[in-house]
Amino acid sequence: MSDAQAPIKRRTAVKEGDERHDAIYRAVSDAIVEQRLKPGARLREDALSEVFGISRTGIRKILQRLALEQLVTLTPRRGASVTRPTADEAKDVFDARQLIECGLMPDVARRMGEKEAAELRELARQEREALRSGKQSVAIRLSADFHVRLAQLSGNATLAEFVERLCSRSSLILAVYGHRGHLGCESHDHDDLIGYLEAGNGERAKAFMSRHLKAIEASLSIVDEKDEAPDLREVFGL
Amino acid sequence: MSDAQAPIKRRTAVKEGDERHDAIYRAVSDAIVEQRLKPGARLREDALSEVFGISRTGIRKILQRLALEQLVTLTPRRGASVTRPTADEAKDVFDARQLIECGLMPDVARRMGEKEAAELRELARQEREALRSGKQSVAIRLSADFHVRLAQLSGNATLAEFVERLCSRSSLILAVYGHRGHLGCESHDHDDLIGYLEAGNGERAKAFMSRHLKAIEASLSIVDEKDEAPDLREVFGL
DNA sequence: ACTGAAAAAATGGTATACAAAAAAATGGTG
DNA sequence: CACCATTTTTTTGTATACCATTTTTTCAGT
Repeated sequence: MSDAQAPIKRRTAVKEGDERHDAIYRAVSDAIVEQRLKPGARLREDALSEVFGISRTGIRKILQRLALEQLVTLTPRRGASVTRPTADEAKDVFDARQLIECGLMPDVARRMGEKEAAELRELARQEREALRSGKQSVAIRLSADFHVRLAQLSGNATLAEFVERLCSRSSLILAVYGHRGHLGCESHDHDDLIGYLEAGNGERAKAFMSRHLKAIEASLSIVDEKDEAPDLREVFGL
Repeated sequence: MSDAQAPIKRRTAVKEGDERHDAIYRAVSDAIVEQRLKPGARLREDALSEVFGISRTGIRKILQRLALEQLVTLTPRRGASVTRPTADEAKDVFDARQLIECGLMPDVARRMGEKEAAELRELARQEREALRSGKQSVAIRLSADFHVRLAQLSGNATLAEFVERLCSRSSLILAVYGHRGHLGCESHDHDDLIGYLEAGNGERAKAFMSRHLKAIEASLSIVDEKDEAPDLREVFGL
């Protein structure tokens, strides 16, 4: 056993570097989820590597990961850009959320304790607070966080990860198809939901979540807006 | 729905310009799913780069991707190895399959036509054939293919992708916890399922799929076998 | 035979080079 | 002035090399 002495204050330590990448990944991911990087925005490798002070190789790795999560789209020889979900994808994502998140509610209700409920209430409170003080970006992320945390409470890490991905993509969908000023989730919906879960009423929570998600989806104006190549002839009625 | 049409195999968010890398990715992925690379097997970068004739950079990219799909595990400073699923993960995966695959059956039944049924029957036939001629590896993959194709027929590409990941991981789970000679799926189960779907009986198909998955899970002997660091004190009752 | 030090190999990250492709700039022409 | 073709510049995608750190293996010494 080799003696690992504490005072390792290496500047470019390995562990630090590893976490650095993760931090950058999170920074980009958050920026996308919070819609500070809007769908369609190009993400050039050089620019990112300069901004974050890591090599292009590292940036590339991060972009790969984001692409796998479908937050960015990699077009061969054209690089990365923030994904602009299609109407079909939006439908798929919300259908998937219906199936998974609703299906998880009974499990969540079963495992919901005081501590968990308190944590969720805190998240809901922060979300309301952010919304009230005009920090829409933060509110969007907190709303996603709420749904993800809920899924995690089901105890199924795999499904929770799926929900995480679906929520991230939902942010993109809201950015493209949502109305300005109308954030996906109604502010007190989440609190109501916690109530049902705390009461152990899984079926009730399930039904509520279903309506909740339907409401979000209904608030979108999903109209396959401008394709890459709009038919000008048609546009101008010629 | 988005794109769940004929082109069976993989659909990645990443449209990889270079087909070579994608082919290698598939080669490794298939080898893992077919259990030619067994859980725990180490995947050294140099070895892979030599075998496939591409640079270590490319190999790393592929390993990254496989790691995100949880087919390989990247341990810091120790490199990549084929993932050995834990008992908990196995449970999560099968619970997730219950929720998603069963939930998809009504949609699949609704969209099932003659062509689709014929294609599924062909897959089921190939699977039986492979099993009969002792090609267990091929049968395993074909079985996974069947479930994935089924999910794709639901029309929800997002959920189909989830199912794809779950099926790949299921192969690993079978490799670790399955009994030799007993492949996950009963050979005529799949044919029965097609029958229900073709008859448009979504609920029946759903129930059948549920039993089908339960049967697979039940055939496993999930016993948290020897961890890396067994507690010797406990082992010897001290 | 076992422990511990030295050597070798492997990983994780970066930088650099370069071909190929795309985007931008340029310039000629009607 | 607008439009098209060509050239220049960027940018991507991959390979190669380098280095620090860590793991693994080898090898010695008691």
